[in-house]
Amino acid sequence: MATQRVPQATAERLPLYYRSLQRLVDNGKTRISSSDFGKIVQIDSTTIRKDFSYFGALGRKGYGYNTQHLLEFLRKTLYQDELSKVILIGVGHLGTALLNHNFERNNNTRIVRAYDINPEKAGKEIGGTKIHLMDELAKTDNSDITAAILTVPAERAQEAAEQAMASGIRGFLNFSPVRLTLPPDVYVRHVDMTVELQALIYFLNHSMEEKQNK
Amino acid sequence: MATQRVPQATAERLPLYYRSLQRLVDNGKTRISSSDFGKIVQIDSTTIRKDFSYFGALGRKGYGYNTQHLLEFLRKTLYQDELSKVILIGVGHLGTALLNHNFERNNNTRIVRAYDINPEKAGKEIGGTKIHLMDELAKTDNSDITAAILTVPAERAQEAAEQAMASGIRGFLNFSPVRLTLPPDVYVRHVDMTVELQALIYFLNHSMEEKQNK
DNA sequence: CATCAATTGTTCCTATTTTCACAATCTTTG
DNA sequence: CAAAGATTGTGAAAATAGGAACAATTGATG
Repeated sequence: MATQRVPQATAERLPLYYRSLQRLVDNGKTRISSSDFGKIVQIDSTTIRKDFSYFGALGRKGYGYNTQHLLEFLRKTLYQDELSKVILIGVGHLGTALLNHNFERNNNTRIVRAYDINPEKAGKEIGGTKIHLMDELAKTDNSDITAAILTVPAERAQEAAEQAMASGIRGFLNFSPVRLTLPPDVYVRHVDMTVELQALIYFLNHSMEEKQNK
Repeated sequence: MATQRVPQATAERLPLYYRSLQRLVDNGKTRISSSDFGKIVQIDSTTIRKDFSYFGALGRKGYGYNTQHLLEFLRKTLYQDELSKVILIGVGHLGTALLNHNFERNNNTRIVRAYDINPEKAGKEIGGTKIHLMDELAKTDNSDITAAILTVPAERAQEAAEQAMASGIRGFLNFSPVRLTLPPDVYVRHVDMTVELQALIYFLNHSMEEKQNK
């Protein structure tokens, strides 16, 4: 396998490709060209072909890509053929929503436990997931857990992450706006709606200004 | 004002800078160097200085940046000195969480109305925000609304966006995984937890493999 | 089964983003 | 108030990402 190093930008697009392909296969589509697929995911067809090419020749010239085949390839590449267990820390409004949602059907990820600092919430269940008291976290063996979803207030994010690390967790999806200080072998990704909305507002206003200057 | 064009990557970092500075000012810090700030936001200090430099000289050599001054500058640049009104479409689990949260205190963005297709939800209030029936959306004049938050199922996202557009909305924060087909003067940003989690899982597994090969 | 149309995989080029390196200049201190 | 130390702003280099162009090759067609 002459699998070159896959660029970060490519890797970050794979989940979108996977999702969109799932939908195509569900709708009975058996083949797709990079340019048709590009229209769906709104990415240039050259970029798509190059992305796939890092993994070898997945398509056929003059034909395009077999959706089923491509989907299976992506499923393996994204480790979606095995169940990924995650825990959730912080059962506030957002945490509750994620528990109720718990990563829809054809996605092989499950929140298996939740933790909260509030004793009133501990012991209860939301969406079939049991809530434990925060103190139990560090005592649990979580070495089979892929990642922790952090939906705690900003002030408590660092502390919560450290407790999760102590239990063996090496990946975080951080919904709080603070940047966590963690060892280099720990991987963190951020989701921040406030930041996204502010960026949106910035671009909206600035594209308007540009137009006025023309 | 020799304000060059601000690179997209820079613009996308501004909200993070703004948030982090808010926290510094709240804690009484009056000055900060680019390298100390870089540690907080986990961005190289050179990148920070260059980001700020697109807006002119905001710092003082040998001193660093005045946090209060910088915060005020960013507030204006991000249009946070005026209230941005947004609407929310789709009052499911996630939509409900966002309504209850409604963009914390020192953030000048408010969800002013919500819409849902379900007649049972219409008329009710969540977090002080009234829910309207979806049909009313296209009939409302929303030209004073900056953006719409889309928290509807994937199948309904395109349709919902079009109705919002008909009422005058030009910006979207799309929580559904589908890419919207909209005119070029409409701006869309995506937030997708499933995608983020899959990317996280990918990077976790692949950094492990890399280490094994050494 | 020869021709035409379609479409990939890939090379080369361009644009964007990040990082390095350092002169300029401000602050602090004795 | 002079010297030492700190830190910015920026030009140039390096790294990363995106896109145009096209040969190679496959599928479809009569």
